[in-house]
Amino acid sequence: MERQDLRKAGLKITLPRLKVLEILENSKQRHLSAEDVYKALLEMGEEIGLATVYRVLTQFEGAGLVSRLNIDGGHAVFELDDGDHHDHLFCVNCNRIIEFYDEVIEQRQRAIAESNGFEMTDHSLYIYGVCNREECKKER
Amino acid sequence: MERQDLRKAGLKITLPRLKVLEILENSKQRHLSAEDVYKALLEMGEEIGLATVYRVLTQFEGAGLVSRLNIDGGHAVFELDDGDHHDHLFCVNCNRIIEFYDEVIEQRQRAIAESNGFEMTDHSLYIYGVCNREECKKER
DNA sequence: GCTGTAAATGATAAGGCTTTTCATTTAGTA
DNA sequence: TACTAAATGAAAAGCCTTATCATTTACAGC
Repeated sequence: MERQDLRKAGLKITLPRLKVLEILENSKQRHLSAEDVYKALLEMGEEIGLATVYRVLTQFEGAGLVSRLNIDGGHAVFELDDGDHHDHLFCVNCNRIIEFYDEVIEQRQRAIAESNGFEMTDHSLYIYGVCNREECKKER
Repeated sequence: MERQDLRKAGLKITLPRLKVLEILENSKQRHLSAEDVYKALLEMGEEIGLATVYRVLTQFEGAGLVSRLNIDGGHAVFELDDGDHHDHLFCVNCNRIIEFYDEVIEQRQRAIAESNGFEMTDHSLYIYGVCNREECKKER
């Protein structure tokens, strides 16, 4: 992810934007809430307001640099958009997120949209469950 | 849906609960927000507090009488749970909701959960798009 | 480099939806 | 019919997110 990507999106190259990108790229977790990003910035010593974090993430989403996930009922989570679409498995115990892509499901979705007269613009698929970590399996 | 269903769920049979059930069963639209239910109650002349509506719907969900949908970013929507699982097509223009069920997708989801070591507890699939109403097609 | 202007930021307030609180009322049992 | 736990209503509080607005900053043009 480069300064160029910001330019292309018509966004000025500002310290908050560069730092948010940096967090998204270098964080151990690929999926971060706005709050997560905000805290990571604080840990880096960057005093960037939470409102700015929300704004920047929303702009990045608009620019296609970032995707926003809406986990059931909860808050939004962001991930870098590397161009390949995928869906998510979500561990209801440890909140771990695993990505997957399934062409069969994709095709069926397109077929369903079409047969109902829908022009599909987007879709979201979340599989919720308990993952295979020992701590989580115990909870089953 | 009967008084018995409330009893089984360990819920006392109260006027608010009966009236909320009545709305869910008799409403023209199958999918209602808490606010929708609240307004429908007012129209019936029942002065039931919004907090009660939220509480009752949440209890009904816990009892398996009702399902809660989380449309992207927006508010929750409730529908009677008649026992058959289905997913939803959502018109981003007129908010119409269409239900569908696809066994191929269901199977693939189970397979994906399994191959990732997940014990699936639930899943949610929303297809967003523009439906085939004239007013909506114009927006395309 | 400097300047000007539109864009970006930060702090705070406001918003929308939902849950909590707590005093009052009610269902259902003894 | 009386009692007790559960349910209700009104209002406040919560949570996440967006809007407001005065101040600061990026960057195009001189």
